Amino acid sequence: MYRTHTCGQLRISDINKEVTLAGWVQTVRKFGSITFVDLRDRYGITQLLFGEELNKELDENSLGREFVVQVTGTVNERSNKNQNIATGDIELLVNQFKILNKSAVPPFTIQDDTDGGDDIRMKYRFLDLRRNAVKRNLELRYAVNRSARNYLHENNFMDIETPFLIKSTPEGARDFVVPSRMNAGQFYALPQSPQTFKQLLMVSGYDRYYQIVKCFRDEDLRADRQPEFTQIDCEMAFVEQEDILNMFEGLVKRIFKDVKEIDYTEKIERTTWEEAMWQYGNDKPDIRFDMQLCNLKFPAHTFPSKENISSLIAGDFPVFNDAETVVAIAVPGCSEYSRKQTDELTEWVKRPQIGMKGLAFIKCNKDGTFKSSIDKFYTEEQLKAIAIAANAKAGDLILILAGAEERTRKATSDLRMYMADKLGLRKADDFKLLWVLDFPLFEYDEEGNRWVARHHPFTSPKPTQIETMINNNPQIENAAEYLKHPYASIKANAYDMVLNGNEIGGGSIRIHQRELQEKMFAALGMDAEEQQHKFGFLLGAFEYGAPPHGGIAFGFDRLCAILGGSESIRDFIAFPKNNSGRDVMLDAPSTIDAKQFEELQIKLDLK
RNA sequence: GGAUCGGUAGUUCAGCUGGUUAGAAUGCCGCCCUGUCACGGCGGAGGUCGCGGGUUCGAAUCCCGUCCGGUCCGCCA
Repeated sequence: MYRTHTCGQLRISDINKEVTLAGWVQTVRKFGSITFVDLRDRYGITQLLFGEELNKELDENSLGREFVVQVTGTVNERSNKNQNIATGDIELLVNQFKILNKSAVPPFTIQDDTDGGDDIRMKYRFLDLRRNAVKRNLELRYAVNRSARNYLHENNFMDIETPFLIKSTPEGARDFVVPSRMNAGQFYALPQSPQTFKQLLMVSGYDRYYQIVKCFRDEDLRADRQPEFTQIDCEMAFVEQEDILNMFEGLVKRIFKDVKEIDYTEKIERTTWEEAMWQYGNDKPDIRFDMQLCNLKFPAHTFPSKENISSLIAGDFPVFNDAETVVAIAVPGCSEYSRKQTDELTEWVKRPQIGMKGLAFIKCNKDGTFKSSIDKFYTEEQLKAIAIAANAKAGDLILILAGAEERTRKATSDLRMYMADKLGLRKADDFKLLWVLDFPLFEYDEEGNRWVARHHPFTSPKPTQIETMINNNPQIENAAEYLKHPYASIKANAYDMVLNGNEIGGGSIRIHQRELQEKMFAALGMDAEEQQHKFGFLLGAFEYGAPPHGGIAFGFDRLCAILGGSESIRDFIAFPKNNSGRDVMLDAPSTIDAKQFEELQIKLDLK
């Protein structure tokens, strides 16, 4: 037996017991004839005391950091207790020790605040994983996993595995492909999600399915994007959108309860995609803080239901007059920003990533007066009217961006988030959920001059708009006028769950009739032959009694990162890839042997 | 595909308006230390300044290229 207890287990009640521990040497503190050693395992740290007799033996076996040792001894009450660790009341007076394995000097310190940078930590990830900080993240991940499984199991969902080697259907994200030795010249693809399989399971009658499953997308990465990532993938039959929203509202609340001990009792707020774009310029708004957009000017066809208040900025200011869109936000309590600070904001919006030409501001002074960068063009009365429209109070700073609709709206949204970060309005321990509903069914791809599915091609249109879809030709004569095409206004039975400004889940009610699915494929530019080649199995299945169904998938890594208060998902994945999709520990991807190429009958011809 | 920041001791960084023997902290090694827990004290070793080229009497420092890493835009049905 290697051990009788773990390093996190012993308490004052264990005094005088003879125990054996095994673990890693965290630190060695030598005091002449006695030595303290902190012994660490997954469960905690126990202080070892080597007395006079053993000290000599210890000297001959110089004990280094991260050595694996087994020690036997008596549990003693400490004379100086350490309140910072769970085992701080006791120590183990060692009477026997054995080095189970030596360790090279680790390249960085295995401590909560390590001295190692990301690069070196990833290269030695197996050492990094010994650190408490990373361990806590993986524990949280496991807690979320258990919570989700419990909830789904209790609600009759069945975990069914789906294949990883599937057919490439290059719609949307790029596939990772895998060559087939037994079918030379042919390739599998790794699934971007088990989408079609879970729909087939609905046809098969498994009316509640889930899987916590790896998905693969060969696209460029970000702090919150990995080439292989995990989804909580769910699908239900005989449901309407409302059923799904309720079921998965329950799932997320359960996770909050189990993992964070948060009672998220209020109903999750809901908004539509159009409303989110109007109020926040963003389809995944962070609603923990206000600062809503004030639309001073906007293209009428984009927000047909909205009142036009462009008269407020009527005047001689050419920038506003020439702009398609003018949007303002009122930043609370920033009216006393210095010239330097407003200049800094201007520089920020001019960065290529934001791409605005400039930034106008109105300082709503505490004495009720206004001072602005556009004083020359507007009267105090006009500034006041804009301030009222923007919901600005005395002491606020109004920031105004003007330009092309899409870019300006996005830039204002980015600026809103930037200012909120600056003002500390985005607290990691404050959680606010939001459903965003009624996404557009289609998006227009100007490059390819065609419609693409915004969510995916299996998403059903709103029932009232099925006619619009069927009765109109998807063809577009003039690309610039695509917004006027009937397809641009078709909304989908699709929904996203947003947490603190992050999309944590998304799904839809699916199409379950062959005819409508064919029409959808056709709208996306697929002729009958291509449809049959790529999705014949699904169209065929729909002929054999496909029930109405829909589902949702949650980004598991991202959800864990947010619950853990982190921007980056890498610390919540045991062995993540870097920014370029490389595993720096394995040094993968790598070349393969000539023999492997030969077996696959593949010859490299790199450009 | 693009923007931007970084690469100097095992590690984290400073030095960068050209000129020193390239520093600090920590880690590592040695000696001392019976109550530490970020132990302490004394001493020591440790560098192809990512790589290649250029400018210059002289380059860690300036310029060009390249590789690697971070963040972002595009991309992510």
